[in-house]
Amino acid sequence: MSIQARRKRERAERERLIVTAARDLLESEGWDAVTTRRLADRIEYSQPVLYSHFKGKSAIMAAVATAGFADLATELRAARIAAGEPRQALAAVAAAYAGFAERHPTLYEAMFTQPVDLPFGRPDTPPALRQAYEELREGLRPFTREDNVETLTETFWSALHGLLVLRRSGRLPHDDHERRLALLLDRFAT
Amino acid sequence: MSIQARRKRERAERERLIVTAARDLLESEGWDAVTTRRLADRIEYSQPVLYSHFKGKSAIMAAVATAGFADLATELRAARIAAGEPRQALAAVAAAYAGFAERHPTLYEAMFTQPVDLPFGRPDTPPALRQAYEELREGLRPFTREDNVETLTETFWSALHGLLVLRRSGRLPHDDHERRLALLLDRFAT
DNA sequence: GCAGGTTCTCTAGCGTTGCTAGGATCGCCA
DNA sequence: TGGCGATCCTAGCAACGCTAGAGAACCTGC
Repeated sequence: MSIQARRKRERAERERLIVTAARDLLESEGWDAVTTRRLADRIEYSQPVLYSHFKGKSAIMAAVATAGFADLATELRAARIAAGEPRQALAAVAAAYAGFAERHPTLYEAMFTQPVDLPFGRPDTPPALRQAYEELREGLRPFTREDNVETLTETFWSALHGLLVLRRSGRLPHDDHERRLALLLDRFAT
Repeated sequence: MSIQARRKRERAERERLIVTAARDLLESEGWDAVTTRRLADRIEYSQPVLYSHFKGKSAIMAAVATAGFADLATELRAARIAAGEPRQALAAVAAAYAGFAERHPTLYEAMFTQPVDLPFGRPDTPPALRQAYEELREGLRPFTREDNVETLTETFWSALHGLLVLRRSGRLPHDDHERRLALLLDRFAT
């Protein structure tokens, strides 16, 4: 029994190793660097080992994204807790969200842009993902008017996301970012 | 002189053929179908011909995107002109924008999501792209408050874009779309 | 302690991708 | 009509995701 337990433990350990290696590679050298060969090299195993853990490369990236959600959720929570008054709290959460996207651009892409096989807004949504969403929602709750909190959250989130991706891809001028964020808050936090 | 003119004309014709073939392929069969081999097959030339017209595949996709901008611009203009009162006009433009994205999802992706080598908001921005942006801006102008029209337009556009891409990638519930659009208009068209 | 069998991992290779070098072929011009 | 450019295609490169099948390592039972 103990032997199987150890093997299982080692396998789980190696799986974590794969995910962190993929994330490292993604964040330090970009999407093109994340190949199954380079990944296998990093973990010092051969390629097929990857496929004994994950169905394919996209499954690995999904795991990377999930890990990112956990980080994002804690950062958002910290920001919301630290701030006081509702409007300031929402501003803090939005700034934390934007800051995360800026500090981890490729990871953010894996989480929110890349087609990834993760259940969003479903019963089986990963806790980390759900929690990140809830931080946003709690930040917005004070500003609900006649409309649904969920709809409000989804719309605000979309706006924030749009600002970030369009800027990152060079479709929005790189400066004026703060002004756009301020305007967004102005329209939603009243 | 006439011979060279004919050759130049034929080359231009073939270039258009490449772009429309790429767009057809993209819209009818998706991203995976757009390979240089299949493209060469469609235009009934060999692969290297593509590279005598474009620097690479991404340059072809940039041309496809540019063609898309022209279509989008005319649709937006038609929508704005047809509507009367400002709020209704903005709603019409937004709906036209969303409709375009829904009817041409992969083309929209090429235009606004895919990393593409096009100058946005620069002096050398393609006219079609500039025009599409201006339609949005004119729709928003009546709702400028203390802030810049450009900032307002950029922010509203981002929100719209965010709603569309997050929905398409399954990150937002597919229904409730209209409600989110309505909420967005509510926050901006006052 | 040692054979048997299971579990694991690596080598090698498949089919496909974007892209390019080099030779062959075509068509224009004198 | 012969020579010369321009044009185009065949063939191939390196890299990709992924997999079959051989081999090594390990635990188990005698």
